[in-house]
Amino acid sequence: MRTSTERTKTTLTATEAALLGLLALRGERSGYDLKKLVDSSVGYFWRPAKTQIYAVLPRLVEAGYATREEVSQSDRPDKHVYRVTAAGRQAVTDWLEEPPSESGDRTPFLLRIFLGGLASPDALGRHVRAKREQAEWLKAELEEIDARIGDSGDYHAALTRRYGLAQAEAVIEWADTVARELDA
Amino acid sequence: MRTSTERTKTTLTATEAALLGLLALRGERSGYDLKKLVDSSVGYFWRPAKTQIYAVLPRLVEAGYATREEVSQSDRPDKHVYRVTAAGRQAVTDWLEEPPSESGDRTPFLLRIFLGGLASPDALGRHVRAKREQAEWLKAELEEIDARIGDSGDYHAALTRRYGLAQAEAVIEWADTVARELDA
DNA sequence: TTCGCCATGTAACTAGTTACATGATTCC
DNA sequence: GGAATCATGTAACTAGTTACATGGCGAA
Repeated sequence: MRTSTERTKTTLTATEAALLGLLALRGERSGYDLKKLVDSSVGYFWRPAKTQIYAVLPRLVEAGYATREEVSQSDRPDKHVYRVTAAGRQAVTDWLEEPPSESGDRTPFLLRIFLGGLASPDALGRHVRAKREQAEWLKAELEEIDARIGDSGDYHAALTRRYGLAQAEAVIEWADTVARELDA
Repeated sequence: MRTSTERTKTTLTATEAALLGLLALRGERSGYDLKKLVDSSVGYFWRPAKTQIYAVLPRLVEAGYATREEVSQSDRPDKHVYRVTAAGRQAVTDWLEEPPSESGDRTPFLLRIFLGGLASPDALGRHVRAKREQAEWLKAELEEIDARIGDSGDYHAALTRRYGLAQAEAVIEWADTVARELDA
């Protein structure tokens, strides 16, 4: 599906899977709507640029994984509404069966900690505090969402929030003990 | 430093910073040695392909951040030994002052959890178990390293291990409760 | 004799990014 | 009057990836 002539059905990219998956779960959407939907759902762990979304959608149509409908509007710009096809659903399901591509998480933050000895003494502390604040912010946000939607929301989405929460709490604890050490 | 004609000293990439940082911390190395050093140190959170290392090193020399010496060997292939320069050290230090580029961690694993409702019932369980095992493996490895080198090693390296450990433990706990829920 | 280590790279590709462009409508 | 929202894209670039190529040495 890389090009129109290619035959071998390679695997979806994560971005393709995300968009098809959202179309499957939440119904038809325009590129613009998908961007907003991504930002408020999978955006916490997968946030493609909007240009990437607009680039991917026509590829999905070409591959037969989605359909595109032109919708004329009088008060707003016209738009393209996408819908997932049966083949598209199958493609997501196949993608979901695959083990995630390990690809050791790239974390420039940890690189800065590792090389901390080469930096000014307080740079390290600043990074640790910033990370702590960011984790605290994420934790608050996730808890707020959980409180707001209770048990009514999607179970799998809730699982990812709990994952994020656990990670955030681990970061906060780590940052606290490190900060204490640095002060001594 | 992107091209030889460019003047504006842009910031290092994370890979450039990693290599310069390792040269600064651990002394001269060949590309081949750097690859091994990367794998056993920053490789847990930043692991460039070896071709990327070989691509980056000449750029660092061109930018004046490192020097390159040809070393002839009789029993083995000749090699290029790189050393960081004063300008290179400064470049790393500058890089370390910058806040890490947020860039919400891309986690295809969580994408698969989020879309879990579209997969076969046991695919979700498989992913959760695999993640748990991987975290358990990482935890064991990090603890083994800590036990082996005790307090003798680099403090900043130890900080990154503790970070990894905290994350791994959070993952294990999360996976356990999720697994219990899925069984019910 | 075969396998792994040493050692460096080229070529082709990929999955993204940022900056720029356009333009009507609605809300403050 | 100005900003945000709606809506879609192009162009140029970037920071990587995998597959391929080469070849001698030492150990089992």
